[in-house]
Amino acid sequence: MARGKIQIKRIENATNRQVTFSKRRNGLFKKAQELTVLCDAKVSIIMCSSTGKVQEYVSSSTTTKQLLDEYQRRLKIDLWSSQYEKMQKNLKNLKEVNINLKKEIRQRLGESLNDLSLKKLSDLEQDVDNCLRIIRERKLRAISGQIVTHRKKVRREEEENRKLRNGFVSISFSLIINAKEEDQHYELVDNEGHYDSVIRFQNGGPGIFALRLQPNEALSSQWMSIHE
Amino acid sequence: MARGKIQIKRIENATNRQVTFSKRRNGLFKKAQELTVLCDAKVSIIMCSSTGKVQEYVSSSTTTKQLLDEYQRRLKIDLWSSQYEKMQKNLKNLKEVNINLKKEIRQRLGESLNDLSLKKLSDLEQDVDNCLRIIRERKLRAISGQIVTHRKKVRREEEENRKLRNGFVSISFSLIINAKEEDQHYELVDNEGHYDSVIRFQNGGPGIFALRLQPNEALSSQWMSIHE
DNA sequence: AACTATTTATAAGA
DNA sequence: TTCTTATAAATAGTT
Repeated sequence: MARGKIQIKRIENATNRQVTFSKRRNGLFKKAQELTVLCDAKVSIIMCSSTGKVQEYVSSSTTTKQLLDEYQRRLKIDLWSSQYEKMQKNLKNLKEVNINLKKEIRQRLGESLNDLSLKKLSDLEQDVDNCLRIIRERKLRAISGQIVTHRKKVRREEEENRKLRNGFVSISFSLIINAKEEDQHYELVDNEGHYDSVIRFQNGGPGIFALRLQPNEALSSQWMSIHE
Repeated sequence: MARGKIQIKRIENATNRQVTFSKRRNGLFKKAQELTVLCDAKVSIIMCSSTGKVQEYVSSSTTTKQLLDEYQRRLKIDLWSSQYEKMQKNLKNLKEVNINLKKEIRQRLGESLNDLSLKKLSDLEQDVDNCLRIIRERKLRAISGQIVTHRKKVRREEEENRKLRNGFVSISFSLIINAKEEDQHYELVDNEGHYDSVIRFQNGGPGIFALRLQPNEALSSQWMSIHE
């Protein structure tokens, strides 16, 4: 448009094309800006150059999204409805499945049985009866499993008890021996130091002392319970 | 830009503004078209005028949707993701509900019971048992309802039968009387006229004629069955 | 919508 | 790129 008229056709020289693109893009955006102000309009320009660069202009009073939303609203079109469609179908399907599942559950709960034929009612009864049997069997199996587990546990405990008692008796025995050797009425009262949990039975048994070797609560209670 | 410079600010005169909008819109679109061809680019212009009218230009090689999709792809943005979000949340929710419903059904069917505690298993058993009772009761009620209905029907039939038989006998009786009065071996052979359905029993009964008073098929079969 | 004086845009060159 | 500038194009105001 200056220094000679040009033909409106693709500029073959790439540099030239790029320069022209840049100049004319600025011109276009300036014109859009003027139009926006002069005529109180909203304009969005989006450009993709052949090199893949994206350029955009949008009137300062709005955003590209807002303007595109208004555009779709005014033209009563939805450019992306097809992309929603699958989702909407999916949603609809799921809702239907859901309703049916709920209905099935309700019927299994004994509700909403009015619209069932006698045949279906009978089938349902049979089915639920079968399921009840399965669940019952499973429960019994679980219970028997628990009993076995419990028995094993008890046996383990008994075994441990037995061992402990043996150990305890021998320790007690040696203590008694020692005590008798040193003093007939030996008494430990020192509660300090590493072995701070030495306990003396107060009920005046046959001169036996419980010696807690480690400050371990679980063991301790077992030691205590041995005193019979 | 001609006949005097103008300031780039809103044109207050509405007519003037509209005219300017029209002129400059054409100019803008023309420039866009030139840019498209000269620089091998793709351009989309969307305008909303203050009066609410929508105008758009798009390079002939593409569509507004295509260009907007490319625009979003290249800028790695999704202008409408927020609108999907709600739907996606909804979808996710429904799926979850669905899974839970299916699990519940499976458990009621006696499947997937492994991850249930003994307590829950026991509760489930109780529940299914209750439901079975309800369904069973409902079935019995349905059966008894059917029995009652059926009985009523039978009774109605019997009653109707009784009435018909009475009517038949009295009619037959009078026929016999008449026949005996006129002729011991009376025979009706006239099959024309309004009473075209007179039938004579061929089995040589005690001289009884079945008289179908109306040409009614339903009644007819009842009449026929009375002959014992 | 057409005209046209003038402003604006810009192609080519630097 | 940016600046320059001759010239093409756009357009404001008028008809």
